[in-house]
Amino acid sequence: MTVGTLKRQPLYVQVRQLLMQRIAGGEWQAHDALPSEWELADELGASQGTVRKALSELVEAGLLYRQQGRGTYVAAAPGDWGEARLLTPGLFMEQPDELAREFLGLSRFNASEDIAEALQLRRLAPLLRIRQLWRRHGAPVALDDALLPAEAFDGMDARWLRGSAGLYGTLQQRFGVRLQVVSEQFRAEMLPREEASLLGVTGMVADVPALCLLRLSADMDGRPLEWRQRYCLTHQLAYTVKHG
Amino acid sequence: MTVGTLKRQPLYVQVRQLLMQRIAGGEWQAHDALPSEWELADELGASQGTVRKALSELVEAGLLYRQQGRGTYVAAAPGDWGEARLLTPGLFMEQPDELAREFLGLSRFNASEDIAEALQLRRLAPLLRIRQLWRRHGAPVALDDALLPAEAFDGMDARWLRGSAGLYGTLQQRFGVRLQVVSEQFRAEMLPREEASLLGVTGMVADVPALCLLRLSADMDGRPLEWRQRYCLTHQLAYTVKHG
DNA sequence: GAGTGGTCTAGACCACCGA
DNA sequence: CGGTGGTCTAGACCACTCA
Repeated sequence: MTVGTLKRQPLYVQVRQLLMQRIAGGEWQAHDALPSEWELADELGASQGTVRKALSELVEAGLLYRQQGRGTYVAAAPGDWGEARLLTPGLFMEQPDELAREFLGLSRFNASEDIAEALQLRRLAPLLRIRQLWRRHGAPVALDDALLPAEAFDGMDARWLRGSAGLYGTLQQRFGVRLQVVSEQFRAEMLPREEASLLGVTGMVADVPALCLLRLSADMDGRPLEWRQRYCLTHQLAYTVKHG
Repeated sequence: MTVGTLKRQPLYVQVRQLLMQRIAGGEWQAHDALPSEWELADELGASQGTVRKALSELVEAGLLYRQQGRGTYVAAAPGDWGEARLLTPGLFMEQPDELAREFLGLSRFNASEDIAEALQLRRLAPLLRIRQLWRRHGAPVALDDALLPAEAFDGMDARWLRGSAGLYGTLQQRFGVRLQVVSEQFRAEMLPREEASLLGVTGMVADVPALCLLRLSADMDGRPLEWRQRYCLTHQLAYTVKHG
């Protein structure tokens, strides 16, 4: 009841929102333990069951994880590659390889009509473009462009992105923003020339098809903040997304 | 407590399993109302909260849906196309078109090594192959092959598949089987010749890239029963999957 | 108004963890 | 052993739907 009653939201929703804010705000570091369900219940004036319901939803959303008998912990921000995996086509149980990230550059852009609409910006709004290359066993396999509204991330520094935190880590540490995937699209396309050269596909090789991924992500209040575009070479590889 | 105590599973899991079986067994038709939470609680010797938790998980899995103030209903089997959608690349909010299904044929096959492993069958185990074509505004956009273990679906009749129920409807009505996606892979490939001709891509056109989807589905006990392979023409189109 | 799902509580017991 | 998450109950009240 001490939780601010903005609308007439159920109590567990208010608790969930409050905890989301406190997590995004950096009150706890990754892998820090939250107070126990009973402590939170006391503190927030709710019952343990209600707190539990809120926590469960945050666990499901990937912000927290639980260990029976130990406690509830803050999950690390997802890596820049995301929940996806690259593996051998047809093998579903295979343990996937880790991918190496290479930061290529930070530049400025103006939003095309599509992107402006998806990010709820005006036409030609300024964007930051963060370009990254992914390697598997040293060979380039994917090229990523993340497009972010420049105004929301004023002061973004390329040096942060070069570091080990990556883009998502930087957004969380420097801007207190944690993104969640809203929608994702897949498409097969011939690899465009610019992307081909960045991926090291030379003109000698015949044109290659690429898996083209578009992803829209939003912060925890639902404001769309990232348009991610990925060209992925799936020669002898397949792209998997987590399933419920 | 009247629920059969096979293992030492939590009560809500037992309730969930029991209800899953009764739904798959056809005790209720699609859009039939289940007994109320209180009636189920009485009948099964559990509390309303426990029944509610079981029902919630089945709602999340898409087997049931709820309407506040009315009741809990059995959801229709998913269409053969699945939860995916085809829409214009970059437009995330677009209302997708319905696709028309065309049954192409039922044939017999022997499992390749990959497929045998994924479906937990011996090598060269007999399979049924159900081939379907999908059209959008009359134009072919995707070709589906569903591969099922022949032994599990003995007596499958092509006439059932030609009907409006489709494959998933037939599996549910005739075999009491309801499938759930286990894992999904995406890949970009040049369209192979056979698939190209079925999709009406003539030799005059240069080679086209195709989005290639592999999907493994299992029944509600987790036994893998379907290997689905889909070639999808994504010229001016993009493939979307539901997001939590 | 009766019946339904949706929320919330207080209290209980269990299984698991670590000191 | 005490503290944690995980389950379960009984009872309460609310919001919604439909007759």
